[in-house]
Amino acid sequence: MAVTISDVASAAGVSKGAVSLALNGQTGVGEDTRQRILAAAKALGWTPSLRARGLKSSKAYALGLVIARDAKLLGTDPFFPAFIAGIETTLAEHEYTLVLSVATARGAEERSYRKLADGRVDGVILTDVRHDDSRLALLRELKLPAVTLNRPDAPSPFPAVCMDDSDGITAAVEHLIQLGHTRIAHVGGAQAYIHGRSRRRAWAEALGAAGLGADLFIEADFTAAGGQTATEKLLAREDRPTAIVYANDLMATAGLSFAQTHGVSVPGDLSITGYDNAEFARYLNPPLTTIAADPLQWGRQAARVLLGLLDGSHDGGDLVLSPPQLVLRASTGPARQP
Amino acid sequence: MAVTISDVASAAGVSKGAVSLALNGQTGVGEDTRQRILAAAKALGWTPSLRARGLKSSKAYALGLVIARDAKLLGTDPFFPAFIAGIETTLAEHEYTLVLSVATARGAEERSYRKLADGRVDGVILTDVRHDDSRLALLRELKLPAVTLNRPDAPSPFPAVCMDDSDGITAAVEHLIQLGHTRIAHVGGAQAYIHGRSRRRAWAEALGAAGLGADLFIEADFTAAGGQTATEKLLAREDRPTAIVYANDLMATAGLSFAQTHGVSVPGDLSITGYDNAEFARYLNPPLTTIAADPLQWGRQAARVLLGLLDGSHDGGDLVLSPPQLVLRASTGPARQP
DNA sequence: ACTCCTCACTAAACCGGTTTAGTAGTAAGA
DNA sequence: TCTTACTACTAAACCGGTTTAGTGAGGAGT
Repeated sequence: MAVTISDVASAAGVSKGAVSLALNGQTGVGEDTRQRILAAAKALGWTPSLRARGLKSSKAYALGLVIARDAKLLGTDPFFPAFIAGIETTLAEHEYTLVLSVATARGAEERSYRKLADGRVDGVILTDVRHDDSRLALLRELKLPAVTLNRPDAPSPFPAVCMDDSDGITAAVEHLIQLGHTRIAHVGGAQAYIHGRSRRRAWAEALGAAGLGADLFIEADFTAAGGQTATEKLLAREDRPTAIVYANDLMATAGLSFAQTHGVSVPGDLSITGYDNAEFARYLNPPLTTIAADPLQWGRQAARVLLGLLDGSHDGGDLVLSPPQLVLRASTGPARQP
Repeated sequence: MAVTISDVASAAGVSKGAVSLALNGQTGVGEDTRQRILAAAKALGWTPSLRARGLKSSKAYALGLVIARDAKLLGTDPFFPAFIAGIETTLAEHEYTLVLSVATARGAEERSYRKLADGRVDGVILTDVRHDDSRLALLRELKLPAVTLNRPDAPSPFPAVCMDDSDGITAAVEHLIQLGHTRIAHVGGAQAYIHGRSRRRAWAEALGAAGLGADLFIEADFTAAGGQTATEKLLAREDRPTAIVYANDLMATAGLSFAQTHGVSVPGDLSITGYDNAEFARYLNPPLTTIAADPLQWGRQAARVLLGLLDGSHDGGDLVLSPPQLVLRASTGPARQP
């Protein structure tokens, strides 16, 4: 980046201002001069410095994403890579880039947002929204525009991009009820997350609607180990469930493995559903019935709304995307008659 | 970011320069004045704009990572999330951030690098290095400093951070030979990647060292579907292998699933090994013997070397990390005697 | 009493763009 | 012919920091 606008200006025999006008397609330079300037710029291999431009326009031309997850858990979740790829499909059409921050410790999360707020990004996308999420106040303090994934349970000044998880869970539970199951458990994710809560609520409500009780619940943490432990506890009960709805595919996989290695046949003795439709889920034995969200689309739209918010073209309202769909595979089957 | 250094300066009754000196711990301001300035800054909630600082210092305070993968493949690979988390552990100790770009189309990749080169990042980390990688020339043109993951097979001016994959594959093949296998196949990843090649070479050489031929090779593409197809072809052969070394866990999972659903018992009739040690691999039935790299460490060290390169403290030499280890599980067993 | 230093601080240049105000030249209109 | 309007361009301010050169005061040395 040694070549600057001044070099181009003197090469073309004009002022810096003229070069700027020519480059940005503004009126104020004659057509022949414009061509001369552009030729000089190309000859010198000049591209305007985003830093300088950003200083003047007070923009960073970047969006931020802070992922607060344990490093170990991160690699297991098919959500983020696809979500990020979705963000990129939008950013590729704009002169924006994505600044990614992974915060493993809790204190690191706030530090990450503060780091981004010193002018590195123009706005952030809030994922993994938590119950009473402290980041809402933090972002207000930092004056950082944002969009949230789904609407927080506390008042939020930010537009939300919503993909309701409850529909999918409801469909899974109804599917199991239809197969004759009455003892349907739920191994949930951390209830600190609003998506952990909404999945549990959907499960409980679907059971309630069928006149069934929602007592077979265990809170796990989205990890395979957690899913395994929860499954062990459930299967040790007197009133052992005949079906388990897991809050993600990884816990379901661990549950499946535990059941099979302990003589519980799937789906003969136990039906199992996951969530996420991870690539490996259809290659399990039996293939996993699961719920397929569209994280790519979610990322794409989240970035879109945030960019719209930044340039004033978005009205601030929520955007509701089509909900995840139940994918039927062989891990669910009829309840064994007693 | 409405509050600037000038606001702080007038609030403290000093000049802009004094504020800058005070903030950065330079000599040239008295201790009492320094305290007054810092107090004023805190009262106003001022943090210096990275944009302005970057303009003066010609630095972006960011590293870049371009991931060129199909969006679908991305979510399946446990490597990148952990690798990125590793990068972050280093960046958290510095005032640098990570700019991430996902390029799904091939043309998009070059565009991504060009986008980063206009002053958004100070250097990039090159992953998924390809045979005769065209990005080396591109980076030279863009004058972007870089580190590569493993040493490219063409001359490269950049330091490489190396984690040799061949040791793990060699160990896997030797393990299988020890179990009495003689027909050991390899389902490789795309040979356009140097890690696809080196894994194949290690497999072939380990076989050669034992006096066995390396003819049972199929090139797949790291996807589950590819792994399944390759497995189908291998199992259809007259001289069907008794063991398959896969280039990643996902292909191994698909192969396992295919074998089992076609009456081939694992490890009774067929032993299987993966690569990556994905979280779900130990929850398969049987649990997958695989090769565990340490992507977190790799990311951490890659960022370290790149930062060192940027501030001149790195000498430009390669850094060699400890190689991935074979993780023995139940998907490998003794070859069935004919 | 004079020079010479050092210290604490200010003014101004600077990074590389964008943008505004201003100027010269030309053409149209009265 | 003189004003008016418009075009094409330049000079300079500006964004928000850092950094250099310069200034005035106070103390030490001779």
